[in-house]
Amino acid sequence: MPELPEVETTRRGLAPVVENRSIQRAVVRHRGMRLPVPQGLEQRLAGARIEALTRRGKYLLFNCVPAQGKPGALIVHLGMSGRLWLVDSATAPQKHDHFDLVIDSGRVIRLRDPRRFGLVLWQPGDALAHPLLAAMGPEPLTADFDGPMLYRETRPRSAAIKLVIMDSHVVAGVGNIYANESLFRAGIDPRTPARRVSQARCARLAQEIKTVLGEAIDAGGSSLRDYVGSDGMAGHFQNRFFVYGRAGEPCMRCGTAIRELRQGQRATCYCPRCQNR
DNA sequence: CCGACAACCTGTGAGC
DNA sequence: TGCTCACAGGTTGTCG
Repeated sequence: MPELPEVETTRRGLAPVVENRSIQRAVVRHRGMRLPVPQGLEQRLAGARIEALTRRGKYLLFNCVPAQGKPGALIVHLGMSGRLWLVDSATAPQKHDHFDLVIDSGRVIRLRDPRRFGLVLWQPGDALAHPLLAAMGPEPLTADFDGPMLYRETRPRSAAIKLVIMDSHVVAGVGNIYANESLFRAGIDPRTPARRVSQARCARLAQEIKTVLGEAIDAGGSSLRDYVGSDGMAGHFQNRFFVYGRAGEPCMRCGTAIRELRQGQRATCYCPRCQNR
């Protein structure tokens, strides 16, 4: 469900609720996430103060100072089906509600993740030192990701450009929806070998990735199936997709039928007329 | 290094 | 209604 804009929307919704507050207790109901939720996490978090809620790619980082022990970060990833939202302390947990953070204000941050592809981890010290985060490429919305950087990264790569921009080692947080949408906006065929995308088109693509992610964040993310923000409100960027989920429908720019194919076991949607190699 | 594929797990919708 | 199958926002790991 969540790509970078949905994770950022969640972060913005939760930050004012958790920053500079303490965790009263943490509740783990199911440790079987993509990786096991660490034993002892509840004890570590009880009484910890949350200094900041930040994001790296699609990872949410609760930077904590525990009551005892050294500072560290609670790392949460929402996987495919996770969502993190605020509930009232009286709200009974449901089937797939695997984790709660009870804040001293009495508010509860609840993780629901039916598929359990998500993660709940603890990293001592700087969260960015965690192996899953350390090897990540730049944030797409900051200045260290730009056309020249993308051009450099794509030179040695023969893989399709769509697979390359979805590779978190190249740039963090570009998932299937926004990869499709940014390639449409940039007018690039998703199958183009990365090394054959020109300097000018790399610049355009980097810009379109920033633009589409920014617009999606401003729209509160995309609500597919049951995604809602931390406040329970649905995002509405899904109404502004040009190609994702529109196979067979007319291109909004030229009217040609949008096509769908598979790349890396993921659906790729594109306009055969507006997007070229 | 690359691509193809499987794996993790559950829910949903389409087709029969 | 109910069964089976394909597929879904992500990521890692293996194999040839």
